[in-house]
Amino acid sequence: MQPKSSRGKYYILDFTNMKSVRTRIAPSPTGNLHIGTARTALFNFLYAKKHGGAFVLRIEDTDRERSTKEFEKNILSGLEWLGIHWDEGPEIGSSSYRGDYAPYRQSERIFSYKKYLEKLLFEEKAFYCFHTEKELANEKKAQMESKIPVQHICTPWRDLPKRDAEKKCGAGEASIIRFKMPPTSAKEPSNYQLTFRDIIRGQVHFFARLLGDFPIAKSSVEPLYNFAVVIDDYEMQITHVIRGEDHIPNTPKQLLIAKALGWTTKNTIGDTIPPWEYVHLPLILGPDRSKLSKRHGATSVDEYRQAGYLSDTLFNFMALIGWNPGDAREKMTKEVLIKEFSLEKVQKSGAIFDTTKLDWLNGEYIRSKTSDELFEIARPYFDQAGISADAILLKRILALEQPRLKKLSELGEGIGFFFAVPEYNKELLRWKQMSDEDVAQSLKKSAECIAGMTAPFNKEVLQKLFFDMIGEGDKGAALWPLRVALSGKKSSPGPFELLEILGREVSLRRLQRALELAGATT
RNA sequence: GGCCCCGUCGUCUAGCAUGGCCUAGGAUGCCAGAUUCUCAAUCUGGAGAUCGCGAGUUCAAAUCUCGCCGAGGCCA
Repeated sequence: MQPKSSRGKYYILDFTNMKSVRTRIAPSPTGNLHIGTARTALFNFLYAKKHGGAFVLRIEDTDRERSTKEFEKNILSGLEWLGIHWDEGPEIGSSSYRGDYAPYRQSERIFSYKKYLEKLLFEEKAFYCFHTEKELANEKKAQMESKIPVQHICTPWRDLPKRDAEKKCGAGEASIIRFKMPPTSAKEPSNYQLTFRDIIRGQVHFFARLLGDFPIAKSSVEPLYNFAVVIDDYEMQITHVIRGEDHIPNTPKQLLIAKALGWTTKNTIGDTIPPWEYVHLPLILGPDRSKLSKRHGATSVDEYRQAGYLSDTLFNFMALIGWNPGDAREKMTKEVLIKEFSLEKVQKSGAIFDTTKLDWLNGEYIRSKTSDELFEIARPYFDQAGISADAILLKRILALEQPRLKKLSELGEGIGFFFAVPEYNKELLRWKQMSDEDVAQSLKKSAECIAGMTAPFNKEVLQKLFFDMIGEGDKGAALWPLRVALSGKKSSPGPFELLEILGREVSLRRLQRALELAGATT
């Protein structure tokens, strides 16, 4: 059960006794749905679904300085779009909830935190600290300079009688509430280690002493993160705390709080066991291997959505960051992902969010859609590009563009020439070493050929007729100028496909224009 | 500064608990060829990792042990 090296995975997980799973995710109200948050949500979701458990969504909005309503809506609709559905949590855009442990917004659970805060205060496991920020900063500075651990042992306030502390509070003195590091004893000497088990990393040890008297609330109605989550996890009957690796250092604090509230048990080797399992996921990194953040570019699900990535793509791709099914499969449906997901196979090291591979996967998903499905998804991008036309026509064009499409946002650029006469340079019409005269001849011949064609204007028929008339010879010399005349682009679908869609009249007009361009002397 | 975590192709990774099947496999990206012009798609091939470094154990180490280094995270 213990890791022996940094690389090997040595855990044999036993979930046979697990009846129900309740995982949770607590998105901070920082605006958009960050890729990292979404990935954490996804892993929680996959794990819960795999084991028939509930996925709980909790909103951390105790910081009331920010306007959280709009932010919350963004985050929730982002998750919804990805297909990560929560069994319990807030309803989008409303004040109601689904689930038995409501409310799921921390701002509405203050009464609960207050209750436990007062309990800890009463039992003298927590206390009011009256140090000023300046005093604290000075202490830290001194500690760093003398190279000793940065920690705050809060003398004299940790031993101030509760009544006196309350008096000071009543007098308006600024204070925060701190957790009182348990006194050392023979049983638990000052260097005792706090050990917790992480499903991905095995046992992780911390020296409890180094934590000092850490803060848990700004006041009895303003709990801090480390305190609030413990209360929520307990009250919401959470069984699996699955979160990012950046929370590892928070874990011993939370363990201590849970222990102080009497929620932990001891296992056979004396470890303190909370009523839930810990799982710390590897971080998603930017190209420079630091935690993915704004300076790396697009970091929110919304930005990827707007760029024309499909929700299937993102769902699949995020699942593959730090996890794989153990075989060569990469493109997997949500159902397969749920079926195959396992925490044992989750990676320990962080992974760079590689958009090149994302592009490839998105192309895969785009190609796997039927033309109707793709059309529905692509609709907003037609609008965005200012293209409006008959649905049947749009569908045909989309089908032509489908194999070369990586992101839907590129759609307009790729198909604009179908709707507007393309602008291009004379040189583009030239195939290899053709002279101006050759180009003109080629175009003339194509034009004659097309002019002589009658319905049906169908690409197979067109192709056959065309080659019959052109005969053998350099196909490029015939096809390249024709295709450029029609599309005005270096790369595009084939000329016969274009002819079929553009139709006889439009095609001839474009050919005529190309001819004029080729004949021009500049 | 302290603590914690991590380290296999550029990138995502397989292999590591049970050392030999690994002259390290796959995918992506890149390069080349095939495919009725181009691009894409598709198919075929290629380059790309002395498994962070160093020592040790062993007949044998990516895999076990020790040391070092590097990078990241958290604490304000």
